[in-house]
Amino acid sequence: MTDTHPAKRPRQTVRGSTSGRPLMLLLDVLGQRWTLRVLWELRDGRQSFRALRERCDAVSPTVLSQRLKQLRELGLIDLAGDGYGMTGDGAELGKMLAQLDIWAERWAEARGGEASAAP
Amino acid sequence: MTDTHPAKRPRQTVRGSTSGRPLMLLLDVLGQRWTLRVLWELRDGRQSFRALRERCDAVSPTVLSQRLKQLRELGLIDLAGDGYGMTGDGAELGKMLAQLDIWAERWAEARGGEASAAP
DNA sequence: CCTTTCGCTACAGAATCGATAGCAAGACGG
DNA sequence: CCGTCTTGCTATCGATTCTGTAGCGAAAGG
Repeated sequence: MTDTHPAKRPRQTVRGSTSGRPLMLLLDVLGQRWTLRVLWELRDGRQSFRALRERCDAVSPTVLSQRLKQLRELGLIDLAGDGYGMTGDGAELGKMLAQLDIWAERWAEARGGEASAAP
Repeated sequence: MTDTHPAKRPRQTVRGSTSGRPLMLLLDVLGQRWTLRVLWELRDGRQSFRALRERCDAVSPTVLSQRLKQLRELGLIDLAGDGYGMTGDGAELGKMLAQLDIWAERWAEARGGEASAAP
């Protein structure tokens, strides 16, 4: 599976950073396709693997599986009989995403159609 | 250059989402390697391309260039005589990252060494 | 037994990223 | 004008990652 993320704990060196700063690990994991989206889609409550997959615009199960594994290892989500769901920590991250969502809406509102250049 | 992100305005369809929701565009862009990191490294003030590159653990200029271009198109950063820097919007995003940093530190503190499994 | 649903893996082709080299433009100094 | 130094940035190509499809083994229900 060529796991590029054998790491589990927050304080550890990751690709592109040996500072050991927890944020770097987070930036590294979140800076992968679908990670942020998965967290976002999990806000509404627990989801089965397949349901989650649908919500995420039919991500390939390969990647979804990888992301869920990483997020579980980081203790942000967990898997139970009723599918995947957020842990306490994960929920806190989710709140930040909610905040980001609000900001994004206002941001889009503000700059409306005045985008840069229209090819 | 095979630009996968010809889009500029917040309200637009992106890979993996046609909802038109600004957040989706954001998640899509931020969910690329180095994007979050670049924003983070720009908090300390304006940086030249090369300085920024060094800070980001010597990213390849190819990717850095792409990211900077996208972020500029989104109006989050700008380029002037003294290098790259954040715009008003970018700074707001930066604040969220600062918040994330704080959270990450406490998170790491809390779960300390009790990570899951050590190969 | 048969069917459905579950989480998840295999595999191959497509897209993205990474490392290195180098270019064109502007600013210096001589 | 010449050489050099720094700037932002592109070319190229091999390595990594993502996508799309098919399908497995286990569990649940009829």
